[in-house]
Amino acid sequence: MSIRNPKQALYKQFAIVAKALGHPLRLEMIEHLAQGARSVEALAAKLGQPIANVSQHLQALRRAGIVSAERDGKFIRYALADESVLSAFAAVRAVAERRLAEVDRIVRGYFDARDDMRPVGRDELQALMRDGLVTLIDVRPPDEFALGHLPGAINVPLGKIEVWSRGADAGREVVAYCRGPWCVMSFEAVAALRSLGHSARRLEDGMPEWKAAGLPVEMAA
Amino acid sequence: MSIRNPKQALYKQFAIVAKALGHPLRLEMIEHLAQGARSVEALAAKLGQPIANVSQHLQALRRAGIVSAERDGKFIRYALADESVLSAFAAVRAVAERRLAEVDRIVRGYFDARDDMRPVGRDELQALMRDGLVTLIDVRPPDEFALGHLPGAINVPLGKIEVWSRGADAGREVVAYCRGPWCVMSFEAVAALRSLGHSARRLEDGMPEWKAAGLPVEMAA
DNA sequence: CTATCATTCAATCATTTCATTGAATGACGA
DNA sequence: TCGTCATTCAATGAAATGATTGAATGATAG
Repeated sequence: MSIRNPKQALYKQFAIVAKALGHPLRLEMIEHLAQGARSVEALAAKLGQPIANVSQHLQALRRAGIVSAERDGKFIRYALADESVLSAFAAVRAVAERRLAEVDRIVRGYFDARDDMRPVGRDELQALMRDGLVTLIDVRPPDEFALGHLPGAINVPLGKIEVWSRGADAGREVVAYCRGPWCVMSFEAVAALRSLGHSARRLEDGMPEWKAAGLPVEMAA
Repeated sequence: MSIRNPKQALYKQFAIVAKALGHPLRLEMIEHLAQGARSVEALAAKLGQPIANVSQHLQALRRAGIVSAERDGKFIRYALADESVLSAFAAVRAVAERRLAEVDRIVRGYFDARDDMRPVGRDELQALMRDGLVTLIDVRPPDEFALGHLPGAINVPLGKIEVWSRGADAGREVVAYCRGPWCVMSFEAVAALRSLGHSARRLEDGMPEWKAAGLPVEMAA
């Protein structure tokens, strides 16, 4: 069968991969796994989903060759199979961004600070950091920060923004980043900082993209 | 709702795109549309599918922002929305290629000529053509050839390979290409030419990729 | 060897997707 | 304005997918 009709068989294989990407929860799982390997249990906790459900979706991703599984003690650590997965995610996102007005509407509707929402590019950030002009904050939870973060970044989880900002120099610009280009946490961080009188912008994308670009990553001490 | 939970709403939008790519027929449709715009009727004929079915799938692709529709006389011409669609297709294919042993098995199982199946790269082909060392054949149907082909290529549809090869110099190497990197026709052309005593290789991918790389495309006279 | 416990499986029901048929739409061209 | 015809819609049944529950698995740690 696969021998008699290789064309259809190939499309079927490609479709399996695309179909595996075709579910909101699985995409969210991929974004989390892009921060680092996780056990089923840990991932389920991050997502606020029943363990069995997460397990099922992980199986689907595994069948499609999107994630790999490796036993570690009594846990099984799932991780993205390779970098091509992130590229595929990004490519799908690019189609959605360009075509679905919906995406733009969602982001704009959520954050009224429409002006100067223009994000900071990676090159720009590197220059700013080199010159010591900005404070870089990583608004992800501490465990994700510990698995790797941008050089010079300090960890200020979303819930601690307000406390942190009181001790910070209000005249100094802040750049915030989190899990990826559409990760909501950095949007919220920027909105919060601005309402507290700080000058703040987002990095255009997150940790996984930074790492995938071959830029240096710092690990927890 | 989308305002209250932008994260899920965004993932949902991305999932719509991926889901639209998650069907073998739709992927095949995308590959055909990558050759040029087509009416529903023409596309259905190419695919050997009922018109209504093709129409439905086109709607699905349109909803996801993957194809665009434009009326032309009494036909509606569907085309890929933009280049990002091809990138997404390629990215999904890359995941499948790297991870699904199945893909490799299908290709290898179909063509026993295992040795020297190494394809010709785009740069390599340009050098070979510049030096006049190879004959470049486009094995797609004439209508697709007419919509654009590689400079210097001659159109030899699959069914005419044998006739053509009798009039060709058997000592000269042939490079064949068709719709894309996994398009079966160029595999078959190479196999046929080899069994007829010619030296033949495939181009690593097809017309759409050539065009997307910004390389020159020739139109029918 | 055995108890533990992270993970997977199995079974269920609700929901969605898919192919197919034939009828309805609606823009073009005269 | 009207007929034509490419395209879409609507309705059907079959098949696949998704969430949830609780039980089964099976590797580890003691």
